[in-house]
Amino acid sequence: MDGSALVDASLLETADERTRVTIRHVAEAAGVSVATASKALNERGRMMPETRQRVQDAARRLGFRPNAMARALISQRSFTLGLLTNDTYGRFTLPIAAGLSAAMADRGVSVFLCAIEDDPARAKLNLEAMEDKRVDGLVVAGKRVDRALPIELPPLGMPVVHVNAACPPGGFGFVPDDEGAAFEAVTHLARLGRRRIAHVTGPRDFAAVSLREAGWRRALEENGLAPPNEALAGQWSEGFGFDTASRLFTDAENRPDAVFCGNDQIARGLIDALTAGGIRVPDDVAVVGFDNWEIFAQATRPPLTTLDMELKGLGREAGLTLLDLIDGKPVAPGLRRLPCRLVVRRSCGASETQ
Amino acid sequence: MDGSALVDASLLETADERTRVTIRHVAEAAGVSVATASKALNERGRMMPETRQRVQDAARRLGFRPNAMARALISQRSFTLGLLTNDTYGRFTLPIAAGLSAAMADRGVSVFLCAIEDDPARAKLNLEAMEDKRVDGLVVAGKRVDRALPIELPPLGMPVVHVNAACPPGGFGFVPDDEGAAFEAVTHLARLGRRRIAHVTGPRDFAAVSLREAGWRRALEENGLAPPNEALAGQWSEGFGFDTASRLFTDAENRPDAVFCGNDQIARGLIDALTAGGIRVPDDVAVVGFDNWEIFAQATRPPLTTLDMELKGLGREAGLTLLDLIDGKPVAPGLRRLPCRLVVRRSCGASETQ
DNA sequence: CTGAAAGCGCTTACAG
DNA sequence: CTGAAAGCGCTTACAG
Repeated sequence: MDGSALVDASLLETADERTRVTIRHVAEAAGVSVATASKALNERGRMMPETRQRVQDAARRLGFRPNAMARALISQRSFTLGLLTNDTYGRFTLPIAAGLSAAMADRGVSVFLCAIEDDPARAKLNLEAMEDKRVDGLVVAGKRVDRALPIELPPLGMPVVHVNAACPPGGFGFVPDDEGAAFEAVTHLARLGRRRIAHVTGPRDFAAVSLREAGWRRALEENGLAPPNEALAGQWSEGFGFDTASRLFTDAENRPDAVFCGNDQIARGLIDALTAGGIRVPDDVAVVGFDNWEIFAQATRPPLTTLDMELKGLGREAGLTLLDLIDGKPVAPGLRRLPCRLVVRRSCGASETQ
Repeated sequence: MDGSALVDASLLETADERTRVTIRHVAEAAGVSVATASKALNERGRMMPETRQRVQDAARRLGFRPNAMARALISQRSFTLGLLTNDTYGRFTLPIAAGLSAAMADRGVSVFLCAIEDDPARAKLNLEAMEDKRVDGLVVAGKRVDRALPIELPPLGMPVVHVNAACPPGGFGFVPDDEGAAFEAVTHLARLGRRRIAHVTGPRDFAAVSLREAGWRRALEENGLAPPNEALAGQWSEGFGFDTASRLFTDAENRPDAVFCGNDQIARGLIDALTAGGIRVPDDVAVVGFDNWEIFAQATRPPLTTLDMELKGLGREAGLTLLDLIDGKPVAPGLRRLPCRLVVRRSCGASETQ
């Protein structure tokens, strides 16, 4: 088949070719009524086994696939979901979306992607499209746990879950357990014998910053350690990590022997600066990051021990809960903090497990 | 409203509350028939202006939104698309998806996200879901231009476009213009006075590697320059860039004064190694990357001049073409190579424009 | 056991 | 100008 043939085909198949095989075709081919065909295909009611077989054979032979929209009209269930996100960059959204999409696909549910880019007009447009298409529910995914998306959720009875975003009171939220993850990381460092564990992190106004700092403090406390200094809050960037090294390591007397960083970029910048300054990682200083952004974590010299937020799992759990809500099952409202996973590489000085 | 109230609501609204307002409610409220209501709302046919107004007022008052699935059943157009992708990581897919989704949303078309992860079973599952949901067309997006996804496209008459993936003969493909982009980057370096412009890039078996190398050669030729050495092909990683620096710069006599890198990670690793070796960027060596992966390009010291593949635009154009195909408009088959954009930062030694 | 009828929510000729 | 009827593709009581 050459190109021009394809073009012609798409021009011509307006009526005839494009007409898909319907249950009526199947019924005719099997010599039964449409109602009987439906029952045969859906394994409902009692009927002669050979009739059922005849219908199913015809369906298979014709390649019949029931029209989901016709079914949706009857069942008042479209088996579709909307995923609204303002995370253009995709750092958080794509893993969440992939986890959601995979779990839903296994249950016959398809997911509409709505990229709204923090633009209220775009949000409204997409929300209306989701209403019109009669999605069964909505997943709202953001890039930080303390900010809501610029959407006014329609007052109509469509269940909504929130992932990695602020969750309104009485809503259903799914976020990584920042505090617990930080606690785990710092405990890991303490168990490895580190005693002066510093913390370098992102901007103060992020809830994730407070939570991770709290986990750091709790782990120090439970291990009988004191913070060598206040947490250093700044930016989520390599540059901040790089610049902070000098602040933290000028006083040779009071050097930390470990640094827990608020994200992988900070850890990367810090390690680069330490290396440039002749301080060895992990021998002199152990470093742990946060995010398991592989492209950073693997490329850091040495590779970075860090926390994986398990975003795929977050998307998956949010989707499954949304299905429960759609099915009318009772679900307790509130925020779920899902565990993160410590990924041990070389920067913490433990033997590598991954 | 507290949490328990919400739970109860979702349990109770099975029949009454959940029943949405239909055109019948609008018709009754306006005191006309359903047929008249439909015509009034769709601005079809002639009718008394006050009747039309009455219907439209009722619709607005009741918050009526027509059921897109009912319409789709009639019009044989669902105003939905499927986006199939195997790019879990999202490096390429998310910008493509965002560009596609935004352009489609403006035209009332919604996009199903199908993450198939190079798994044929998952691909089949999702493809069948797209068939069942009667999407009007399919966008197939990959992570490299020379590989097809593990899908057998159904033989039914649904238009398909391919983005950043191999495109079957007679198909419709959209890829970045790798050769042209490389040509632009190297010409830029030549214009800045660089004379010995080396090339360090990814694995040989990537078509993108050959194309970018071809662009490099053509630019050298057109500027009367000779390649200082063969292109160094290896990995798409920081590590490869880092290690390659020594190979390229050991011979002090024959040092390049510029390196065009196959991606930003290679450029980043190379620059790190040069810096560590006391070679200044851009003073001694100018460097240009490829991808404009901001998290790398901005964090590199100095910030990286690089090529942006304009993936959003790619997604957008692919979507618009798909709509044309769906509308039966004539579209020439074949591969479209869309231009990339040179983003000038500091690593090339030009004055910074961004 | 099987089929005719009614209906999901809408639109489109076609009568009045 | 307006409405009754038929129909998009399917399912579900309900008769036969």
